[in-house]
Amino acid sequence: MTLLDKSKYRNVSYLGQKIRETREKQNLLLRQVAAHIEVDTALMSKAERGERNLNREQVVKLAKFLNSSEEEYISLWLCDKVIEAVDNDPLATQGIKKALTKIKN
Amino acid sequence: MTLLDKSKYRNVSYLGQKIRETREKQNLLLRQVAAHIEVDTALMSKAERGERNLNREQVVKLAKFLNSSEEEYISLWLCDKVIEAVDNDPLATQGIKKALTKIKN
DNA sequence: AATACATTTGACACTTCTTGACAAGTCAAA
DNA sequence: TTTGACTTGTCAAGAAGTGTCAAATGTATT
Repeated sequence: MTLLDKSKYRNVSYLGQKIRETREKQNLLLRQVAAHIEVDTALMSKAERGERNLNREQVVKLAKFLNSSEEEYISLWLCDKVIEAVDNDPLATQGIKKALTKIKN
Repeated sequence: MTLLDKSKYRNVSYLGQKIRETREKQNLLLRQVAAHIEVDTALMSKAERGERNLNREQVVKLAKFLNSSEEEYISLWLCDKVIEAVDNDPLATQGIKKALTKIKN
């Protein structure tokens, strides 16, 4: 892995941020949340910092466990995927807009 | 590959459609276009039908070769990536909208 | 029908990415 | 300094992506 690729790990995940925020408000430990969705604590840590992705099922479980809106969590999860897909392309905004238009039809 | 996965190959790529359309209008052969971006004809065929993805560089070359708008081609290319990222999630639209909002800031 | 050429398809080797798991590391509080 | 929470790096296995080829299919034209 090159030095540049390192930046990948500084990427922030909107879902991850939300999860961490919510978890801390409820005074839950990473370990507890991780156990609930049956993943390693390390993976949970990475997920909150956007270094690893969760799957849909895990996100749903998490939303329930944290008494949060499943819809919001899934939206954020998709949002992260979209942002990752367009990366930092100069035309990112246009691409996303186009996708929105196409998907509506 | 399961039967269900087959559906993947029925996916249409917006960029692919545009390329095919443009190529045919100019009476160019797959082979010619493929040669220009230095890929196998088979890959070009797949790209036009959305079975394989091109990379950014290839898309740019293609736009130039087909006297088309590079901006439009890249937008379509990103659009395809976005759509692929959200797959067919019921909350796809919301996820994309959220991404658009976040990216603007 | 037979030919010629364009396109599609499936298979393949190869590379790169992803995943889950583990161990060792940092850090702060007691 | 010990404890507990979190982070980091690494690994192996599997999945997914890439480019290429040969064979199959389609499509005019003669």
